[in-house]
Amino acid sequence: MERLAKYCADQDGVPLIAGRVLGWLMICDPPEQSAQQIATAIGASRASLSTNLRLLSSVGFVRVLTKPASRTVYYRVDDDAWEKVVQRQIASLASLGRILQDGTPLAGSSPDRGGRIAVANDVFRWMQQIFDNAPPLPSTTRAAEESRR
Amino acid sequence: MERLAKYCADQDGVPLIAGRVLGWLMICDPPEQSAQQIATAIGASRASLSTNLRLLSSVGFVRVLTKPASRTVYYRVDDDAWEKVVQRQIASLASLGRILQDGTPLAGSSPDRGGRIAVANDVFRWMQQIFDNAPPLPSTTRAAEESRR
DNA sequence: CACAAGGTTCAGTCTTCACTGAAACCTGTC
DNA sequence: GACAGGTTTCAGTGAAGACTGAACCTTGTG
Repeated sequence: MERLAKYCADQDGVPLIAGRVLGWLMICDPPEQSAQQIATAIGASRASLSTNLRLLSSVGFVRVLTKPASRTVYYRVDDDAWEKVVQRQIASLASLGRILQDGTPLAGSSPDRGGRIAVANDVFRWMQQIFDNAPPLPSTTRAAEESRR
Repeated sequence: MERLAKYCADQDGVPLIAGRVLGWLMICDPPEQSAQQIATAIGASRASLSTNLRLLSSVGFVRVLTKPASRTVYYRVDDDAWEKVVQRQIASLASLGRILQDGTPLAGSSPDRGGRIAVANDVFRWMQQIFDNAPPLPSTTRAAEESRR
């Protein structure tokens, strides 16, 4: 499992160890762990853990929990972490689409030159449309159920 | 424009110059260019061009055209290049979802431990569903129109 | 106050990789 | 067969960045 999360880590731009941390935090018991515990669990230095945990929490994939009357800080995967991953990947694609769109004038409108960009713009419009018509995200649904109780 | 495509290049894992090549090939006139032309256009060494063009064509973003009675090789962006970009990004997300799914048993089924993964699986099911219900890709539509003529 | 547990910062090592110039490799042309 | 245009391969350089051990800061506890 950790090895698989690591695979996805170097497929993305995430540092190797951050991937392992995520992998471990997904299956560990209890769900919240101290930096120390994580360090020994995945066999990395505390220094690296410090860096990677800050990274992960700054991008909102893990949440920081402090228990009262204890100087230990606990970490836990955010429930919406993977949803964020998906959302950001999509957002990144959308911004790529916007870049292409902004560049459209550079090619002019003659069919030979503008054709390439026109096709590209079609693709991103297609994508945009899909998500506009998409059902609500699981997290939204979950929140709604939560409040209905 | 080239600068923007470059931004998206280092956002992804693509070498800087490959991004510039794509940017240039999107707006150049004529649409097909020799390695030489591209090299001077974006100011990179021919060696680098050779490497990056091979990379780009191996992943199917540019197509190689050889004109008869000439040893020059011409390159052109594939019409479906950006569609491939989108598709692969999605595919990558889907494979991430599969990894998470495969790891589900590792957390067991107690609500405290399995809950995290269950939520994650929901997200990827949601994504899967969106694309199952999606309209056909622009390229498919385009091909259909082509053949209808 | 001394101590120790938890965490962070710093300097250094090591790996990876994009890029380049120069040499080598075709392949048509004279 | 020599030659020249076009491209590829190769060794080398430089930069980016992940990871670590060691020193340092902080904060409850005896």
